[in-house]
Amino acid sequence: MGRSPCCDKVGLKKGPWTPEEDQKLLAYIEEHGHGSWRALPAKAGLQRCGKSCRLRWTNYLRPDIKRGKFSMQEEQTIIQLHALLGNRWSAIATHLPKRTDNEIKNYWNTHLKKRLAKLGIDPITHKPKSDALLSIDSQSKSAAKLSHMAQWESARLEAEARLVRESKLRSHSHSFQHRLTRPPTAAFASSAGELVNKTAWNSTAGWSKSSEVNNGVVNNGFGDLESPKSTLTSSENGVGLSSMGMPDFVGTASASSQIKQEGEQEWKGFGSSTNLAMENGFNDIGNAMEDGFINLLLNDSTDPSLSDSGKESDGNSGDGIARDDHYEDNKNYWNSILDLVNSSPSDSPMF
DNA sequence: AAAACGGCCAACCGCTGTCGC
DNA sequence: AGCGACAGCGGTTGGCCGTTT
Repeated sequence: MGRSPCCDKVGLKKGPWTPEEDQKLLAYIEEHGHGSWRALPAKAGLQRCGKSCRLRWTNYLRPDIKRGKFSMQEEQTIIQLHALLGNRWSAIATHLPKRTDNEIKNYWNTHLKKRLAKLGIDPITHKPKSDALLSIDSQSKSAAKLSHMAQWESARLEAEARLVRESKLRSHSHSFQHRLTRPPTAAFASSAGELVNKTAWNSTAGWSKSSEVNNGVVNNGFGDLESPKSTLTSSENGVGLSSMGMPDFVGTASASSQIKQEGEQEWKGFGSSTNLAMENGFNDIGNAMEDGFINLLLNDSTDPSLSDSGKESDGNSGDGIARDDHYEDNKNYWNSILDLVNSSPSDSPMF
């Protein structure tokens, strides 16, 4: 089932796009929509293959892309989702509206992965590399439970992804004009929104609203995710983790409880879409553990002694969490996680 | 001042899944 | 069923740019 590489044709340009090329592509898509990517370059007067045009559009030119630093909440979402989904960047991107899978992938590889590694956490398994914290049998058992939860949650997200695909299929016949009403990166949000919040992206008004938000992001340098006080009115605000049935749980670890407070504000009032899709509530303990774990990582990013460079901490300010002793928190946190798991009911549906 | 180095990211490559013929 | 076209995905790379020596 082979197919010839689309970019092997002679005369087709490769490499960085020029502003003129961008302008041509933008102008053409704005007027005609992209339709067939293969036919587009010739029609738009571009010496590029269709694939290159598509990538340029989806990763850079699309109007609903948020660029710039990742907010703390976005980082948190990426880490959480990566723990559950692995390198499934597109799936992760569906929970981060306005971010492309490519951008998330790059950010993971250049920032978050290193941060995890420096904490002694395997960026693949999201478990501590050393056995310092997981040295005894009961703790190993706990790790297995965590893994089990991750698998469970992964399966749940698989089902969400199916919803997304089905939703896309339903709208497949729609024209580009219709697509403009639904930001592509908000695929999950929009599909789930069809279940819960039919007003989310059903109209051009939705698009306009999105554009306004987007402009705001460009103007102030950060997205609406940045402030815990931001008004979250629809699933477009992403951080779909909120939709994982986030916790009433208050953990024993300080970091966990801290992020819980923040998270309650941050995520309140949206994200029930997934809960509808997945009726069974996820075990709150698992979520809370993830919360605290992530929080430690994020806190750590601001620690000059652990951070790659000072500039990496830029996007993590303003959460109001004391950071002086989060190394201790880190240790205590993992212990508390394990305590939690060990003390959780053995007949939990999760296990 | 400039060479060396490393981080970052846009873009490419190659593979897979899906659809239509 | 087989094939080709296509979109989408994840891994990789090349080059720019800032920092260090």
